[in-house]
Amino acid sequence: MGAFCGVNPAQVRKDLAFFGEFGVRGVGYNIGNLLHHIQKILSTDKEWKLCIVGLGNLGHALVENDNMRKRGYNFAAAFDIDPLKIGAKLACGLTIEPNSMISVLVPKLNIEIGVIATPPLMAQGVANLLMNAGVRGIYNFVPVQVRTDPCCVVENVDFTVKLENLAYHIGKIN
Amino acid sequence: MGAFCGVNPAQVRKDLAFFGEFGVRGVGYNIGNLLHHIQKILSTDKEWKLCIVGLGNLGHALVENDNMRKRGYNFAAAFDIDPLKIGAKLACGLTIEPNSMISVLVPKLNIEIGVIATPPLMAQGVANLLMNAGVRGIYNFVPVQVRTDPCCVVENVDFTVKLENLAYHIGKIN
DNA sequence: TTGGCTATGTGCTTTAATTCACAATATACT
DNA sequence: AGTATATTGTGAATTAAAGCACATAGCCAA
Repeated sequence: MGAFCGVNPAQVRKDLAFFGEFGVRGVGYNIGNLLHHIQKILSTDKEWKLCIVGLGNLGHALVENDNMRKRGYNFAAAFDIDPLKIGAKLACGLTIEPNSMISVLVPKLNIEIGVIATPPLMAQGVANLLMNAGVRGIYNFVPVQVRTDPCCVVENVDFTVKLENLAYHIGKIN
Repeated sequence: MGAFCGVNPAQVRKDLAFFGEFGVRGVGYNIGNLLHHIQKILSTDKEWKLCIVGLGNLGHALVENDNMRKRGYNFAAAFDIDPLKIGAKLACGLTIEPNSMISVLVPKLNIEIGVIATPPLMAQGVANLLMNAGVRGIYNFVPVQVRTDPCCVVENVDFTVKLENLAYHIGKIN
């Protein structure tokens, strides 16, 4: 595993040992077992329910991204404020609901994570709606810093930061 | 700066000092100057030319993302293989070109970074095309590991990894 | 000019992470 | 059975990162 990941073998052992003794000395790790333990540790052993707010191109891309679904992240609702979009049926089967329905559908469907893909000015308002509706985490694709209570974890995605990484590496070579 | 970023002030000074003496003792840092230096270090002091390959929802979202443009990352070309899409004009003014044009347009327009947003099976082929056309970096949104020469830097984006982060934090609280 | 104030740069200390080295332990082979 | 081999877990050593504390140096006011 160390060789495969390009890290020191001792590192792998120490890190795993931190959570428990998963292997057996002289033999090795039982792959299936280890995988299961890791999934448990990372909370990736369950299916998660998400909702998307804002169905522009990005929103659509996310809802229809089957890589997410494959890994257990399922969209259970889709919200927008555009009257032209509300009521439209998505390829994944969901119907676009108005933002006003967030407070009722999130609790009803037990949605745990809200994904924000709205215009920047709406992001904070939407975050508040999601938070008050009981969402436990927010996945924010909008380049604004949304404020939340500490009970609600936020992950921000800004496409430019990895580009800056690229830029840095390319610039370094030149 | 330390307070603002939530880190130790000494850390900030050390990190900056690593690249040179940008401040003046007893006075402070000249903001404009410092910013310029940092931009130089990070190679964010120039405009970058990108191209997008694959104009599904995600591709569209990226091309029209004006946060990228604002930060100096400009799309100069757009490619797809779908005959129905080729020739279509995008909101940003670009016309969708066939993938076969990658090898001519990338050098011609001095495109430095290629963005891949195709179906998974096409990603490696597109990466090869981009690399052979002279791209210096690849920004890969497809959940496959693309192989490149060491001269071409790759940044992968997988939406699920930050979701796993969220899942972990949420799961930890419960 | 002088003393007080403020802010950077850096040697030294402290803390944390990584790696080494080996004991513990199971399997395979003679 | 006994020995060689392989693989994990972990205390100790090493290395790297972070933080402290102070020398250095400019500004300002009296």
